[in-house]
Amino acid sequence: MKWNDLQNEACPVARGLSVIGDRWTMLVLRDCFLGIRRFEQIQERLGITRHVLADRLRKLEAAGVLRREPYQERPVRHEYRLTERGKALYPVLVSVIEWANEHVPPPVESSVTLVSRKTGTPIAPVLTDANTGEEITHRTVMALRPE
Amino acid sequence: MKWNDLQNEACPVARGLSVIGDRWTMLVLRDCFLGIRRFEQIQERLGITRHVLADRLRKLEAAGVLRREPYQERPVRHEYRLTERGKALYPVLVSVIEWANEHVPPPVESSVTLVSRKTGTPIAPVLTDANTGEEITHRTVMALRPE
DNA sequence: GGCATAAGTTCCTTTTCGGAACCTGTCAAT
DNA sequence: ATTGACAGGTTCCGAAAAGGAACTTATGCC
Repeated sequence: MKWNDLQNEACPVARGLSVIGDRWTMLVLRDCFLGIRRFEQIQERLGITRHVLADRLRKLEAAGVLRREPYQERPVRHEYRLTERGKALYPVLVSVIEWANEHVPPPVESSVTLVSRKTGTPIAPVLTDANTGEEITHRTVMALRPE
Repeated sequence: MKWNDLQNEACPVARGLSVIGDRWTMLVLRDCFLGIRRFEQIQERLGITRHVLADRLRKLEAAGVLRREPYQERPVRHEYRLTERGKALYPVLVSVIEWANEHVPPPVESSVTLVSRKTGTPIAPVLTDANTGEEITHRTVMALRPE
């Protein structure tokens, strides 16, 4: 199977990764969540080549994760903003942060933590079931594919 | 910047993705969570080339996400199992599933849902703060990098 | 001896990536 | 009027990674 055939799979993991499973994509989206919106800024912060960045932005726009909109005329310049579909990726980003903070040690003591905007106190992200409030782990949950 | 320099970044997103941000890696791990442990089975299910699969399994073992252990002697054969560090990736996988189920429509009506192992009822995964129980969104949380 | 199995490895072609230079509109200064 | 700067790309080329198929190794079974 080729990577591009992935979007036609029944498995939601495969379909999700066909959009965000790419090498640079989630890093681009991280910058978008931080309020970075412009090509030049993203390119410089990430060190990604302009060629690849242009390609990723195109694909993310096509997937409805980002939208491209003008912020000035003469000359017309565009910036990239998260759509609702893009903002819905926040839990994925937070899960990666939480896992990396716990399991991929930083090179120096320089970790980044999540804090509440209101209180400024650290956040401890846990995935729970909205119905019961119980924590979701691989032991409590299973996948079901309707036939 | 090259992809391989990513693991030395201060940002936990970059460090996390240096392990799991690869094209096939999360799909391999999906199979591991489903109990698939052997090279041949993973290769056939994913349609990944043997070459790339061998490489990914090596890297995942080196990262401490999978461990390789013999399940028979003569000839000695190994299988791959999730370590604790690997199992800790379950929230990432679930977040991707949830996002794809909501935002990346399946080609036919063939979605996969998550259900409780105990009760069999559907799960609604939400990322919450273990301290307060409140839902985590990009509006309620911000990243803090200690200087 | 011949075949099957599991887990790779090797070889070769195709695709993607990294790096640098170039292009396009517009304004502002020389 | 020419030159330079800025922003958002595009083009070109060599390098790295992925796709595809065949081959290897160790062992047991017929």
